[in-house]
Parts: sequence; C-alpha cells; structure tokens
Amino acid sequence: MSELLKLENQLCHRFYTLSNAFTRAYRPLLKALDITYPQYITLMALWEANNITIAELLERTAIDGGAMTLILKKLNEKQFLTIEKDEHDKRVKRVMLTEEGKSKKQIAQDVPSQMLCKLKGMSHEESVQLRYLLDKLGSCFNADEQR
Amino acid sequence: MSELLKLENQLCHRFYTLSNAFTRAYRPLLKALDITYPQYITLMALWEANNITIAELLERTAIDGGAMTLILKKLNEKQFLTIEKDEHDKRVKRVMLTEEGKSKKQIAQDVPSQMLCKLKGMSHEESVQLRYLLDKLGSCFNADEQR
DNA sequence: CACACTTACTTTGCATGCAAAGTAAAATAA
DNA sequence: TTATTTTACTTTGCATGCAAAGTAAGTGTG
Repeated sequence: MSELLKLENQLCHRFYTLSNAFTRAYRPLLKALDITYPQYITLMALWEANNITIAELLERTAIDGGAMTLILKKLNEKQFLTIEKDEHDKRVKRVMLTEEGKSKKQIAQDVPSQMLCKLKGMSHEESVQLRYLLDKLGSCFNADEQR
Repeated sequence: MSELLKLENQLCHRFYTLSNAFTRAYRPLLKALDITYPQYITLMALWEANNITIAELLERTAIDGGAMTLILKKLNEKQFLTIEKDEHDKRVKRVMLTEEGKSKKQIAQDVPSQMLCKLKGMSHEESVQLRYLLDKLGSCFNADEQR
C-alpha cells in the first residue's frame, strides 16, 4: 500500500499548505500597506537594517534573486525605497528606505499581533516548540546546501 | 525596537523559507519522473484515490483551482491521466490515471525515502512532534476559514 | 415553465519562485 | 597589463498561487 506515498504522511505537503495559508492570511492585513507578502518580508528586513546591499537583502529574506529585482522595482515605484549604486564597487547596489518607507513601519506594527490572533489555538509553549523544530529542520536543508 | 516586526521572530517566514526549500529539494528527485512538485502532489492524491472529481482533487491537494486546470492539462499531455465528463452531471469532470500514470508510482516509491535522507538531523520523536504541531497550526487556519 | 441561484470548472491579470543565461565590473592569475 | 574567473545583479522562460470574472450546467422557486 506504500504508506510512504500517502499525501497525509508528507511533511512537505503540510509546509506547502501552511505556507500558502499564511500568505493568504496576510493578504488582507497587508492591504492597508498596499504590499504583497514578499514585499512585506523585504520591508521587514529593511526596517531592521536599512541601507544594505541587495545581496544582504537576499540573505536575510531568502527571496529569489530574480524575484527581488521586481519586488524592489515595485517598492521603489511606491516610493518606499531608493536604490543606489555603491561608490566603491559599482556592481553592488544599496537599498535605502525613504521617509515614507520608514513611516510605514508604524502601520505595520499591528500586523504581527493581528496574525497572532488568528492562531489562538496554539499555546505559547507549543509555538516555542514549533519554532525550535522548524529551525532544526531548516538547518538540515542548510547543511545540505553546503556540500 | 518592536521585536514583533523582526524577521527572526516571524513564524510565517520560517514556513515561507522551508516550503520553498522543500520544493527545491524535491526538484532533482522528481526529475526522473519529469514532473514538478505540485504535479507530484496531484499524482500522489490520484495514486491514493483514482477516478475522483477535480473538486475532490482540490480538496485533497489544497492546490489552487486555476493552477489545477493547468497541472491536469500538463499531466494529460504527458499521458499520465485522462479527464472525462461525468455522465450524470456534466459540470463535473473525473480524473483517471492511465496505465502509464499508475506505473509511475513504482518509480516514485523511492522519492519519500530519499527526501528523508536529507533530513537526518531530526529524530523520529521530533518529526512526530513537528507533525502534531503543524496539524494543530493548520486547524487554526481551517477554523478561521469556516467563518 | 421562466428566472434566480448555486456549482464545478476555466480563464485572466498580476506577482512571485526557480533554474539558467546574460551583463557589467572587480579580483586574480599569468 | 591582458586574459580568466568570480561577483553582484538582471533577464528570460516556465510553472504555479491568488483573487476575481466568466461559463456551462444543475437546482430551487414561484
């Protein structure tokens, strides 16, 4: 019967489903900011560390490089940030939040708590445990990429 | 400093990252079958329950309806399955594996175990615990959608 | 029976994710 | 210094994911 091939037994399918569920759940919350979920991740990275290179942004967000080019283009059009070439190394581009981009952080403050409200079914201990296991799983993939 | 907005603290970002990591990790494993990850999920659903409606397939796989139309078209072109209208209700379409589609299950047997090899960092207990927590988290979203 | 409503899918427009190819510039080697 | 290689990004082609609109075919109502 090959239990191994049952959809119910696939860890990957749970991640697939949950990741999509998160993206859908964030959409209405991000509507006020007029941004998509990957754009939100990008902004979070910048609110934490402004004026970083695109390479650093890719590192922090784990977003695809090709996609990032478009995301930054969108966020630039929306006046959230500017992009400038590094003076010393013209291959490098630096991303900087505009005042407007910085100010959006205030509005975004409510987003995480609103999301947490949707997840009331989980206790604090459980979410801590989940986070631990997710990071452990993540390290498996990272270790794999090292080779 | 708003700890809440730090990328490091976002559960959603872990899911985003891990889900993408899974998709990338599966790609080389699925190359022998010449299918993508969502196509693999679709086939797994059919190997478990053949001759089901598209609605049932959407239910089981949690794949987007619009995407499923294209996925089934691809899998049909690859001779993995056929699609026929239901005799009694012409709105409904039934998906059936071809002999070739069924036979691919044998080749796919190895995929899950190969993936498990990549995740050797986790113990059995941990993966069981992880699965429990993922399902619990999933039920939060499902409960939310009921409204 | 005619009209409104619901279903089961498909189509469309937009935004990624991914691999691979392409480009410009900096670092190295010869 | 010139050729080679490496970097940091961008571009391209293909496959979804998502919301919303569209279509065809049953259902339910009066």
